[in-house]
Amino acid sequence: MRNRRNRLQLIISIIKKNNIGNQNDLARILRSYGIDVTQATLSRDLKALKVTKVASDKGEYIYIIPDNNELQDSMLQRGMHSIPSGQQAGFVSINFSGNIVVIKTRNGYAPGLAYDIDMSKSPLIIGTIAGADTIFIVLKEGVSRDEAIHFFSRFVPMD
Amino acid sequence: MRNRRNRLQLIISIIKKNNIGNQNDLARILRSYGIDVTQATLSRDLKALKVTKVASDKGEYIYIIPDNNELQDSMLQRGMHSIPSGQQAGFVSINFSGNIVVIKTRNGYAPGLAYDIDMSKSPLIIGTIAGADTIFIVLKEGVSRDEAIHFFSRFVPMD
DNA sequence: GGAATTTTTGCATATTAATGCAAAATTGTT
DNA sequence: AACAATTTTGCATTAATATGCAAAAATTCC
Repeated sequence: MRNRRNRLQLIISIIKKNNIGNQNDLARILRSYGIDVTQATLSRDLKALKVTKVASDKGEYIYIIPDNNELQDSMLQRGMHSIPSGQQAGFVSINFSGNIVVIKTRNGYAPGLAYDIDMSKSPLIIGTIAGADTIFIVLKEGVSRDEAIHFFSRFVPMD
Repeated sequence: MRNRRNRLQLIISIIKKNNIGNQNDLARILRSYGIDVTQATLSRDLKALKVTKVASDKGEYIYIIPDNNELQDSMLQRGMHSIPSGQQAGFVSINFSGNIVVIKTRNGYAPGLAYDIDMSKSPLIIGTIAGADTIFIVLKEGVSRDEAIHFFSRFVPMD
């Protein structure tokens, strides 16, 4: 049969256009195109096309043609790198982990220091949050450890 | 049960590591972790996680967590890319860095928005913390940028 | 063309997945 | 803590999907 290839083609376009949720519905639509096959064949077709059924946000199932790449972003987890404290007001320590900087201060000092860091409007930083004695700073992706160290040396002792 | 979210996480990691092909096998593996649920529950879990079964190159079926580009495409076809207007109040910006999301708001709005995000109880999120104008959200390991973007589009404009 | 070989299909059925419903567990409220 | 409201789950069953096998088509080879 020369039909199989055409049918597979048609199935793809039907699945992309309509919201098909099961193989019987698909068979029905194919029939309206003059193609008459059983559910068993469609099961094989969908397997060949790697079509899968997935839940939509509406709570119903629809067929999609998934990407063939298995995505796995692995988290970069660098070890902590501690730096001895100096005599900056309230400063206790600064540590890096991945793209996060954690600054510890004596109690009550964190908000003030965080404010200063915020006000620098550094493009290296996408956000800071301060508790009473801890500041979390999220660095922009791609910022190197050295860049960060250089920047933070404006605020705290970094040797 | 507080177990559900843990189970969902475990399911994700099991599916990514092993080649699971049906819900009974999954149940069996979960049982080896001390988690005992029925196939019915797993069907619901997989629906919630948008896990789908797809033919591998070996000719067998395995579960995967599909690429969200495809999902978004099919969502867009269904015309569901609207953002509830009430949930944009005070929003300023959203940025990603590694597994951290930083949302900036106008002063005072962060706690409310963070609360809404918390209440969504997304399995993608490990935790959130809010200051006055900034929210930090830590994503679960393995959550792709696309997945995250899709999720946060429920809360803030992402275009 | 015709026999041999490979591919595709339907049938019947086994396997797998989804769901209505009531009960149990959890969460929210006061 | 007690009650109400919501969520989660299992059971039982239905719905949907996959597949062994034999037959029908298509393809290849002489």
